[in-house]
Parts: sequence; C-alpha cells; structure tokens
Amino acid sequence: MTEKEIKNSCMQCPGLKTTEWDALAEAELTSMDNCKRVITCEPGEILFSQGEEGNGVYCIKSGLIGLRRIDINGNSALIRLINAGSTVGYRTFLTRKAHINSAEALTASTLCYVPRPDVEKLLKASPLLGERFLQHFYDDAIDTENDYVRSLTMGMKSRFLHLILVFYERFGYQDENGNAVVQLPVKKGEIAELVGVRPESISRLIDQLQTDEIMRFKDRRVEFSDVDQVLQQAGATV
Amino acid sequence: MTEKEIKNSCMQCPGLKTTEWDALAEAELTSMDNCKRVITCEPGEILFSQGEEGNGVYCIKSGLIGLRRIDINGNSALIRLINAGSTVGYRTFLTRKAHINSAEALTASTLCYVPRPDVEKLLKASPLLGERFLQHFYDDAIDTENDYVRSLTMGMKSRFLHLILVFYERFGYQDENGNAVVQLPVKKGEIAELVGVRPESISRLIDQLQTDEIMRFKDRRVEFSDVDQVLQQAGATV
DNA sequence: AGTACTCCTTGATAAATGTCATGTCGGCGG
DNA sequence: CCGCCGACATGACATTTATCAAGGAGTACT
Repeated sequence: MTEKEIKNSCMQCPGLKTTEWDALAEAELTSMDNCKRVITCEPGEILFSQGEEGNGVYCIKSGLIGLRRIDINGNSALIRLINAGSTVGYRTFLTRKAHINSAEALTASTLCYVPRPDVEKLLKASPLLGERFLQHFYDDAIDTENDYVRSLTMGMKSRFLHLILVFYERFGYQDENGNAVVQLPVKKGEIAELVGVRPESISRLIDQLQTDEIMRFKDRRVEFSDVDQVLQQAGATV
Repeated sequence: MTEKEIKNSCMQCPGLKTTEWDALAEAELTSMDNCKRVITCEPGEILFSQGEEGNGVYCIKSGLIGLRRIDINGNSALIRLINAGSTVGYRTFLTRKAHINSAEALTASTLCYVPRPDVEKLLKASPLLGERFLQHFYDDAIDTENDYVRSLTMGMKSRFLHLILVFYERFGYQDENGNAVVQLPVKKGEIAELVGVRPESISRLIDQLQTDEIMRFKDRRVEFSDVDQVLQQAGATV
C-alpha cells in the first residue's frame, strides 16, 4: 500500500466515527478503500441533480454539502446542510428512486463515492450498517419535520437565530473572553435560502440584531456573549 | 365467532388494502382480530400526546386523524392528516422513542389499537410487514419534505390551493355538470393551522378566490370547474 | 490602474399577513 | 323560546417581508 493510499484509507478518515461506516469491521473498511472513488469539488459543483437516478452513496470527508430543491417556477430552497462526517444520497440508495433534491458543494469539499454494488456487498456483510442507514434516515426525517414546524409557526428572526445556533453547535467555539463565536460556513444568500426569505431581509435582520445587541456580525463571523439570550429570542414568537 | 366479531374483523375492513396489514396472511389477520382493541372517538379526542412513550400502532377504520405539534410558546401546527385506511404511531413503534407530535381525532373516528407485543409478533411472522412500515415511513418523510419546501418558497395562496387539491384527491368527486366538488373534512381554523397562517387570513383568501372566480365556497363545500386553472394558481409564486 | 465580476447593503415602496375588536349566524342545552 | 357558545367573517390597523432600483466593497483578470 502506497503512502497516499494509506492516507486516503477510511480507517484514517477523521469523519469515520460519525458515519454509518463506523459499523464496519476493519476488513470491510479496507475493502471500501478499494472500491471508493475520491472526489474533490469546488463550491457550486453538483454531486447529483434532482430527477437523476440515485446510485451510490457519498461520504463527506471535508467541506459542506447542501441539498437543494428547485421548483417549476425556479424558486430555489436549501433544504439541508450536510457536514463532513456524514453521508449523502443514502435515501435514494435505499429506495432506488430518483433524487428529488440536488446535492451541491457549498464549500470546497472532499468526498468519497461508493457505488451501489459495493454498498450492497457491505450491507450483506454487515447488518449493522443497514441499521445505521435507517437511523440516519430517521434522524433526517425528524430534522425536516422540526424545520417544517418552525417554518409554520415562527417568523424569520426565530428561524434565523435557530440556524445560527445550529452553526454554532457544529462549527462554533468560545473565544478567550467566553464569547460564542462562529464563522458562517455559507454565503448570506444561502442563509436566506435556508431560512426561506430574501437576502435583503437577512441583511436587514442582521442590522436589527446588532442594534438590539443580540449579536455582532463582521463579514461571516458571528459573535454573541449570551447564548441564553439568543435561545430566548429564537424561541419567542417574534 | 359472533356476528359482531365478524363485522369487526380486519378482513372485512374497507381500509385493509391500503394499510400495512395487507401484507399479512389470513391467519395473521385473524390473530390481529384477537389482540386489537377497537376505539371510537369524538372530534377533539387525543390518541396520544407529544412526549408520551410510543407503544402500539393505531389503524384508522373511518374518520380523520391529525398530527399536531405544539411548541413552548403554545403555537399549534397541524403537520399531517391521516385518512381512514392508514396507520398512526408506527414511527415511534419502530424507533421506541417518545412521540414528538400529538395525534387527535379531527372528526368522529373508529380505529383499532394494536399493542406493541402483538405488532412485534406479526413482524416476526411476516417480514413483508416490516417493509411496508418502512415504505410508509419513507412516503411520510417525502411528504413532509415537500410540504417544507412549499412552506419556504410559496405563499399562503399556493399552499392553500394545494391543500384543497389534496382534499379533492382524497375526498372529492365530480358533480353532474363535471364540476369538481369536495367537502372540507376539517374546520377552517384547522385549515389555517395546516397552511401555517391565521384563520382570518384564510377567511380573506377565500373571499378573494371567490371574487376571482377560482372557486366557490359554501360552508365546508368547495366547488371549482377548472382543475387546471387551480393547479396553475397553486403553482404560481403568487 | 481599469474593468467586470459577485456578494452584499441600503432606501423607498408595495404587498402579504398578523392583530385586535367586534359582529353574525347557527346550534344546542336549559 | 331564550341565551349562550363556537365557528366564522369583517373592518381598521400594525407588522413583517418582498420588490425594485441603486450603490459599495472586495477580488480576479488584464
């Protein structure tokens, strides 16, 4: 095994522990190394488009992928963000249906594509793997349902703040003064798409949050000192 | 077997064909007759509440059940309607988690409750049954995702018209003049909850739809002659 | 430096939806 | 028959969000 191969081995992948593949034994992981295809993509690159047949499963090593849906009128909505250490395309893999969403790299990303036959082989070898995929399906379904309820009952401000808190959970940290800090992983326009509003509205909302001293924004950096205050603002009916 | 028992047998149930239980053989259906509990409920009665442990599965023989979510601020949203010939509670049955939504009879309903141990026994006897439950899960997840996208990208009018068309599909008919007719199965206030707006907004929207001659409303009866026109109006960005 | 990008902001205004108060209608128990 | 109550409608008004048009700020390419 060359040095490069070792470096690209699933067993060395920092995201392994949080993916379904963690259910696999070492031998199976090694066999994955032999069938997977490593892909790097630039922001904006499309992994698959809605309407296409689903085939294999993508596993994200680094970067950020977005699931997008575009309706007949051209309205685009970002439905879900998928981090490094997670998988995309498992749903159409399981159901053998066409993709109903597109998957797009939102930042430069590295990921591995595992073709359908190989995933099927792994599933046969490891029943636990199948359970993991189902668990993933379940979690995503609950997430979407929660997002749906929020979209029905809460205003833009709550949904935006909720999104910021999600970003903080996934990518944030505390600075030396105990302030919560997070670098937004996507453009403001994409945040608008996630919240389901126009970019201008997000822009103005950010203004308001700053003057209300809820948060401080500087380009893509967000900082706030009082997480509870943010939580409370996010929960309020606004 | 008494006459009443025969009448209540799953095999005679008009909804059987469209439920998961259709996967069962006759003997298994008969065993269901012995373990299920028949429940009748009035509008407003609660089958289970969010936070409770999920246990068995409910199968709706007649009536209409709604899944509702109430957030900490008391905002209530109707997430999903479940017809006769479908099942409720299968998700928490599968995952052994607590219900995150309440289930409530929206009209007078008759349904059967099958306790967890009995469903488990049936699952062991029939692998096909499990597949059916998963298929149900998948279908519901897709529905919710579609609703979510609509809530992000479309206005009240489109979402309302879409809901009317769903009602028309499920409960509508054509009258002697070829007009599409459907009796709304729920109160206007509940329609508002489904669309995610206030009842007054629905009231005014209905006014507008009538003056624009898209539809005619009389109490809960809705009538329209041009389905394509409605579809077009529903698809437009408003 | 100049140009053409893309992303974001800002202002003015319009449209959609919410809020609150009040009125109407029909049913239903006394 | 009366009075009450729930469901719905209506009017006046406030708030939220979209729309359209314009301008800045950064960045890459020439």
